[in-house]
Amino acid sequence: MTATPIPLLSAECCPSIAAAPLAEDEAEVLAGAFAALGDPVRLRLFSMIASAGEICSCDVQEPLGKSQPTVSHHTKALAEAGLITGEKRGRWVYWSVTPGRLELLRRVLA
Amino acid sequence: MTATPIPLLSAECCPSIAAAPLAEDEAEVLAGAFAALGDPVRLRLFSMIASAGEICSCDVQEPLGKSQPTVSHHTKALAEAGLITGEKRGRWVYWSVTPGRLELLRRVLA
DNA sequence: CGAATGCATCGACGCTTGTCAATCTTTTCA
DNA sequence: TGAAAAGATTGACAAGCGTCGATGCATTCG
Repeated sequence: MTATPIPLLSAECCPSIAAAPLAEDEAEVLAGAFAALGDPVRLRLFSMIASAGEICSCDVQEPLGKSQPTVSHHTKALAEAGLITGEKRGRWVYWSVTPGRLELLRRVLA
Repeated sequence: MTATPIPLLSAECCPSIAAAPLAEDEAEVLAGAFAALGDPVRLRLFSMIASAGEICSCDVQEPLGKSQPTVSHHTKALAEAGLITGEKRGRWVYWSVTPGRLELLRRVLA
């Protein structure tokens, strides 16, 4: 859980980067998403979540080699960028990729 | 011109993020590319270059609303991330998207 | 209830980054 | 040759970010 989703990134948002120059507000939101992927640790974390489909925070800490607060910090950053969604089940939090987000970013880069 | 291309980002590099957890060195390179797109001004600049096909530094400064050194700083960052390529013709530098880079990033996000 | 556990938050630290004014370099052209 | 112009580089500054130890807050289970 944790982390309030900021961004709009709605379905009709943001056509391809190459179609026309991005507007300032679109660029703000999209840059937030790319910035979230712009840290190596966070990108690996995101990749672990994406490839696992769903994964517990407790299972990423050791392969990432980072402290628990650091992992929590990064999951929060990814969630606030709208890239992942957390669900608390009992004592654990399970993370998964927010549906549609990857597709949106791919479309923007088309 | 200016700016030494750092990254490998070769054609065979980096399968989809969702296929398997990224290796540390792959994550390092890819995060560099995403980080380059992680600033609003730089993302707009990149969008202007991509949608124009080719554009002169002198033509982006005014719509970006940034100083000349700042624009130079950002073009350098994009170039070092391997996203754009500069060619000096006479007194001007013309920027274009490095062929294959967008496709590679899209593939990684698949 | 009370101990244990998973995660979030806080505070602090050093490093990186975005920005600009000033200056330097290179190229053009009168 | 000398002035003008485009762009790179330098130096400086504030703001942001990644990281961790310490602590707080829930939830589970004996």
